[in-house]
Order: sequence, then C-alpha cells, then structure tokens
Amino acid sequence: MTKARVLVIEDEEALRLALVDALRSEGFDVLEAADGERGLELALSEAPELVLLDLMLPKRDGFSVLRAIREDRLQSAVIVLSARGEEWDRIQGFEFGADDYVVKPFSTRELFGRMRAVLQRIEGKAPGLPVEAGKVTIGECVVDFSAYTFERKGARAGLSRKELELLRFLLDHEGQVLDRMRIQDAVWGRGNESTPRTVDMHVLKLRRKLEREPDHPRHILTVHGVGYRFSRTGEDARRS
Amino acid sequence: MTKARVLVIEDEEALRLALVDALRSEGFDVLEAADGERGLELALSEAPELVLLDLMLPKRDGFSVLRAIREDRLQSAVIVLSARGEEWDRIQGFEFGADDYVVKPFSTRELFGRMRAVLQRIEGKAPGLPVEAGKVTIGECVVDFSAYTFERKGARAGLSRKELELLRFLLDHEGQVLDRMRIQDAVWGRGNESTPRTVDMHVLKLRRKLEREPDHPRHILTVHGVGYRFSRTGEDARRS
DNA sequence: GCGGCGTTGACAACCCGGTGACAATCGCGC
DNA sequence: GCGCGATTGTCACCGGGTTGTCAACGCCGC
Repeated sequence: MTKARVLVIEDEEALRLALVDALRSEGFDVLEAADGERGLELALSEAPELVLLDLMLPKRDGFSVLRAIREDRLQSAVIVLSARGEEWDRIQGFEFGADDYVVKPFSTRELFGRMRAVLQRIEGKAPGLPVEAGKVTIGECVVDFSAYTFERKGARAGLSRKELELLRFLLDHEGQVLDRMRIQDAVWGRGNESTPRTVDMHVLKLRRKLEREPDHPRHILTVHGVGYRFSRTGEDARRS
Repeated sequence: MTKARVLVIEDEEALRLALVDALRSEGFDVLEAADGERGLELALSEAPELVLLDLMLPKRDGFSVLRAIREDRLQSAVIVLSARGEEWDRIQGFEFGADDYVVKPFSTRELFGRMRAVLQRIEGKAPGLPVEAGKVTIGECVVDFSAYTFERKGARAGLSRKELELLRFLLDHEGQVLDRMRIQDAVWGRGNESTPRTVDMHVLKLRRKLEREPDHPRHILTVHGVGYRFSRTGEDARRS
C-alpha cells in the first residue's frame, strides 16, 4: 500500500491537528477540512482512499456529506467519528453507508486498527473477491457492521445496539483476554456506573445468538477469574 | 515482564511524590519530571515503557509533550492524567494520541489497573512485529500470556490465573533455584498464609500441562530439600 | 399501554485454589 | 545395599469466590 491519502473532516481544532499529525507520522498523505462544505469539496475533487468524517460539523453536517459522497459513486472508504449515544438512531435509520465508525473518545490505537481493517478490505476487494465491506464471518454467522445486520445460517436475526457494540469490541480484540472493566470502558463508556455483571448478561445474550451450542461456547470463552476471550474461528472448550 | 520503567511528569509536588513512591513499591523503575520540558527530555533520552503525563504543566504543556513524543516515533505508552472540569470536548483532542487516560482524582488502584492493561496491550501487540509477541516457547509448547492459553502440538488448553502467574515467575527466573518461600512471596504475595505445599500442588498442575512426561519433568525440575528450578529448553532429569 | 431493550438482584451451578492424608521418593548414616 | 526420617508427589475433598441464568423492573419509543 503506497501512501494512502486520507481526508480528515473535523471542525474541532485540537482534534483535527492531532489527527493530522498522527496520520502524517504514520506515513499517510493527509488532507484536512474544518467544515462540511469544504470537506465534501475536497472529497470529490481529490477522491482520497479514506475519509475520516465527524458528524457534527458547521455548514453541512456529516450525514449530508456522507450521502453526497455516496451519491457521487465515489470509491472512498468512510469512517465516521461520532460522539457516543446521540447519533446512534440516526446512523441506524439511515442505512449508514459508512464503512465503519469510531466512537469518541477514541485512541490512536483503536483508530489505526479500524483504518487498517477498512483499507485492507478496500484493497482486497479489487481482485473481485466477494468480501463485502463491513462483513465478518463468525462460525456459521455473518455480521455486517455497516448495515447493522446479523444472520445465522442465512436466517436474519436481530442484534441490539449493545450486543453489536460488544461483539465489535470482542472482534477487534480477538485472542486477548479482556477483563470486565476493559470491556465496560470500551462498550459502555468511561465513568459508567453499571455493575460489571451487566457485561455477563450481554455475553450471555450474544452467546445465545451466535454460538451453535450456547452451553459450550466456542467463540466467546470465559477465562475464570479474569474475563472473556473471543475467538472468531472457534475453539474447543476442552478442559484440562 | 521485568521491571518496567515509568516516567512521571507532574508538577504538583505532593501528587508526584506519592505516585513515585507507590510505583517504586510496586516494583517499577521510576523516573520523574516536574515540568514539561524536562519531561520530554527524559522521555526521549530514556524511552521508558510508560509515561504518566499531566496536562497542565509549566514550561511546556502536556499536549505539546505528547505530540513531541509521538512525532519522535517513540514506542512508549502514554497515560494522561487529566483534571475533571475542563470541557470534555476540548480534552478529547488532548487525550487523543494517548493510550489511556485517568481522571483526577484517581485511586492508585485504578491507575495500576489501567497501567497493567496498557502494558499488557503494548507487550502483546507490537504493531511492527508480525512475529507473535507475548508468546513464549517452552519445549514443544507455546504459551500465550495475553490469552491465558497454552498450546501443545496443536492442541489447545487453558491456563488458570495462578498457573499462569507461577509459570511467568518461573520463566522470569529461569535457571535459578527457587525455594518455596520465594515462589510464594512472588506469586501469592508477601504475608500470605498458605502452606508451602500449595506451591507443590500448582507445580504439579503445571507439570501435567506442559511436560511431555509429567513423571519425568524436563522443565520444572525439583531440587530436593531446596525448591524448584526451571529450564525453558528442557533438561534430562537423569540421575547419576 | 405495549413491546423491546438494558440493567439489576437473586440464586444456582460451577470452577479453582488450598488442605490434609497418604504414597512415593530422596538423602544420609550405617 | 539397607533402613529411616524428611521431603515431595498425588489424590480427593471442601469452601469461597466467580460465573451462568432467570425473572423482574424501569425506560423509551410507538
């Protein structure tokens, strides 16, 4: 991948500068815009590989920019940077159209992880692979993070917002053991008041939906006294 | 993980001293700085594993220090210590680029929790190295410390927390003869009440999992009348 | 109000660490 | 080489903490 071009559309000065710096030092070719109008202009004229798009913008909001980009049949991948909560319903209602989204506040690590995943997907799509943006296969299930759907053996099943966010987090940190606090911070947000047991509850629900045998989970594994560990391909829960 | 180095950049005397003390007694190798300039200097020259960074600093504020650190491609993890009260949105920009952040006032408990998480993440995921970090080969087995998992000739099994901690200690002190008390202090914590025999029990369990022939251990060797000795490559337990 | 979702408390099921008992082994003096 | 006490290996079991699961509640949008 030779120096991908990235467009940052973000009005908040400090964050934009930090993003631009970080991306440049990672070797990206960076464009920036502080409002929606200018952002759309640049997106259309420069056709960058990737757009980082804030939703709350002066002059033209993120949704409108995103729609315009998509209507123009632009190939750019779009990662939305949204503040927690508020926009969820709109995002979901709109079919979204973004390739991924990151909830503020986020870390460089997290953002780069998502960017890498998205770019890889885009790149891999060229040879005509049936890899569709945002779709991930887990055992006999398919999750589509850009359309917010979930199906198991072809049959459509619903995942709620929290379930989806939890699943996404697990997926992003596959293989690592994640303690409840860390999961809670990521999925529920910092400074959250709820019991760590809430995490268990949602793990339970997820297991019921995506495990073949919820009683013998092969994907969401519990590590006693520590937390949970996710495996996409599935593991035998063999004792020892 | 042997004695991680931590740099504390904090101008407020009392807090800095308290932090330094607490960290030292936790076994960290601690560096300290009372202003941003000195902090950056130390960060660049010493390249510690972890930096605890206050945002409001004399001479050079935390944001600037963080950017300088990142521009230097330093691998250090950074945890930002921010005061509550500043508007969240502005802080967001500052915190971007950090690996984690804690809001003042915080408890040492919370801080240590975050530090552990961050260090573990860093250790287990060097972005440049496709080589699986955080994994250690012992004879014909591979132990993955970040997944609490254990693999022997393709077959995977889990390790419990104590087993993992014991194994980690043995690994860190390979070749040395360790008496039970030393092991107990390290793994179970000082001032622990349990019988020295508890150590034996866990050695037994570990042997069963990682030795090819648990009856003739090649890695966890017993030194009669003294304690145990660990060998990563494996030794013949042949008598003479 | 109804239904879905998120959360909580309660309780059951389970796992793991630790213990005591006993067998096996070792070291040492003979 | 033998025997004995000390040390270590091993087993079964218990108790406490952790996790799984259910039912109920509050909240919100319809």
